[in-house]
Formats: sequence, C-alpha cells, structure tokens
Amino acid sequence: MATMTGPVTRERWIDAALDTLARDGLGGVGVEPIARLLHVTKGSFYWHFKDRADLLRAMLVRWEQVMTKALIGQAEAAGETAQDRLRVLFRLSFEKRAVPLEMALRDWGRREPFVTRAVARVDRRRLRYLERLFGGLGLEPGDARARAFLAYSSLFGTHIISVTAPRHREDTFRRCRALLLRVGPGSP
Amino acid sequence: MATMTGPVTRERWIDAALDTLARDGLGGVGVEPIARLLHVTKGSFYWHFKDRADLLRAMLVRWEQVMTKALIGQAEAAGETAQDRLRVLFRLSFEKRAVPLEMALRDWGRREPFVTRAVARVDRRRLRYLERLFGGLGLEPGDARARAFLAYSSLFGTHIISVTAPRHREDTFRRCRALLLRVGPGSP
DNA sequence: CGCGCGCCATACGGGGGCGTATGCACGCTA
DNA sequence: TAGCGTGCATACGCCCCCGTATGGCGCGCG
Repeated sequence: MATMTGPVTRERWIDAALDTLARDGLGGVGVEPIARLLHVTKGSFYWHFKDRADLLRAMLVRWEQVMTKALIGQAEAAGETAQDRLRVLFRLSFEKRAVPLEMALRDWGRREPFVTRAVARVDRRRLRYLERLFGGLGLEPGDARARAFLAYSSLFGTHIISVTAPRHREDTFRRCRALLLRVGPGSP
Repeated sequence: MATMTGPVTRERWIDAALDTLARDGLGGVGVEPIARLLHVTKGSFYWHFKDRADLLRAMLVRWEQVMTKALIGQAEAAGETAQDRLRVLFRLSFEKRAVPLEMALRDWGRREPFVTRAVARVDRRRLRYLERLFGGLGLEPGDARARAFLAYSSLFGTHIISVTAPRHREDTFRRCRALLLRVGPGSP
C-alpha cells in the first residue's frame, strides 16, 4: 500500500496523512507518527513542508480536488438516465468504504473554519448534482432538493448509525431507494 | 455554566469532560486541560478517578443513560398520536443543538469498540422507537424500518451536511417531513 | 483539643510531539 | 575531481501531558 519505493515525495506524505486521518482521526495526524509509517524521519517532512499546518492545508486541498468528482464521476459513468445514476449512487452509499475519511473531515470541520468551508463546497456540488438527477425524474425543484437531502443524509447515516439487524440491511436499502425514487400522481 | 461553587464532584468532572468532548473532540479530553476549566489541579482528578480511561468510561456510561431517553422522552411528552410525536421529532432533529456531542461520540466510536457498542445500543433503541411510531401510521414493518432509518439519518444529515441555502432550509424540512409521513394507497 | 479523613495542591519523572539546526551521502555539472 | 544542491538523518530544546508521591488544609468527632 504505502510501501512504494523511491524518494518520499510531498504527495506520498499527503496520501499517508489522509489515510491516517481516516483511520485515527485528526489527532493521529502527526509529523513523527507518519514519518515512521513512511520509514523516514522528520527531516524529510520539514524538507517538503513548512510545518504541520502546511500539511493539513495540503491534505484538504487534495481531498477537495479528488472527492468532488469521485461520486459524481462514478454516477455519470454508470448510466444515461437519472434513474440509472441514482440507483448507482444509492448502491455506492450503502457499500462504499471511503466514508471514514469523509467522516473524519466533517469532524475536523467542526473545529476549523477553513475545513468547514471546503466541506461545504463539496456538499453543495454533490447536492446540486443530486437535485438535477431528481429533477430529471420529473420532480419540481423543491421536492428534488428535499429528496436530494434525504438521499445524501442516508449515505452518511449508513456509516454513522450502527445499522439494525444485518439481515434487514438489504431490504431496508431497497425500501429507502423505492421511497425516494418513487414519483407518481400525488407524490410531488 | 461550569462555574458552580462547592467541591468538585466526580459528576462535575464527567460533565465538563462531555462538554469538552462535544467542543474539541476526544483529543481535547485531557486531565490537565479539564482541570484548568474547573479551576482545580490534577490532584482533584486522581482523587475521583483511577486514570484517564476511568473518566472516559464514566463519560460513556453517563451519556448512554442520559441520551437514551432524551429524544424519546421529548416525543412522548409532546403528544398522543404517532403523527404528533413524529412531527415533534422532526422539528427537534432540525433544530437541536445537542448534536455535536452525538457526532463526537460516533467519531470516538470509530476507534473504540466499547464506544461502538454503546452507540449501537442507543441507536437500536431510537430506531425501534421510530419504527413503532411509523408502524402506528399504518405502514408495514419493513417500510416502517426504512422510514425510521431515513428519518434518523436526516437528523444527523442536518448537522453533518453544510446545508444548502438557508432560505430553503425550512422548505426542505417541510418537504422531507411530508415525504416520510405520507402514507396512502400505493405508498406502503 | 487533637485526630483522622476527605479533598486538593505541589513536585517530580517519563514520554511524546513540534520545530530548528546541523551533518551527511548522493548525483549532477563543470 | 571539485563543487553544489537535493533529500534525508541526527541531535537538541521546548512544551504539554500522564501518572505518582507527598504534603497540607479544613472539618467533624471523640
């Protein structure tokens, strides 16, 4: 995983730091612990970065660049119709393993304003995309917005809430999807 | 707030620690920082507790005792019908300020198994209660479970997701509530 | 009055992280 | 081959925290 050869680039520091953030939270993101992970010493770190805050900023920039298009990209690549893309997003939200990093970032954002703003930008882009998809189902803007919010919430809910009995997991997933995707007479 | 007089009891240590957990995350919950908050020294702490882990355990026990009945209690006291109680819960979820502590606990739970279990117990109780309420609307068990999950997710979503334009907040809230509470022919 | 105990302050050693200063090996260039 | 910059190692001082050991103050009780 993190055992690539060659010199330790600035990017490898950032990736290792993001892995650590996802696994141990912000408190685990220290210069010396990550140095041990990369089998180097602090000397390497302070060559590539000014200080710890410099690393944190770089982590956030990288996360925003990568994650903005991660979910949206997979949806676009998975089908043509809004129905197809929404179904894929639901499936991803109930399975994806990249969510710990999302959670750690939101926890971090509760204390650092510049993180809060970055998370807000990503959320807005994702919500707008979901709104467009729900709008493609024939919902009026307000309802599309509400369903986008519920769908996006359920993504996090799956990983925040210690889910009920596992044997209900798949069934609950299907029923949630059905409720949010249903659009008929009297629904909007 | 934390400026009560008299001797610093074990309970005041726990409450101050929970406040700190909600505000600064688990990393902020240290013996000496909290001692400064209470205007005492570590001497007081190690009189009331064995060590830091002892405090953490006590915090979790207290949280589980208090929070298990917090939401449910407010719902029960707010009306007789399932509709009334659900509407109150929705309102609370979109306004409550006690959520930071919830979030910090779930972040903590991602790393400590005994916290994971406590959070899971609380979630199960709340979800079961929500299921009963949705069942009271005439939904079959599977759909009640799905809507309970969506409703509970939206509670956290409101505080995780940097919500869209504030002017849509109230409207989105109403539409989410309407969608989850609607039960008619073809709905279940 | 003195004694004990609850409650806390003070002092100490150990550890770990941050940031800086400096040393050192390698590759490239002249 | 002498020099130079890149990339990292080593070593140091500083701060903050944990846990323990010990001292001290006040108050109820005999």
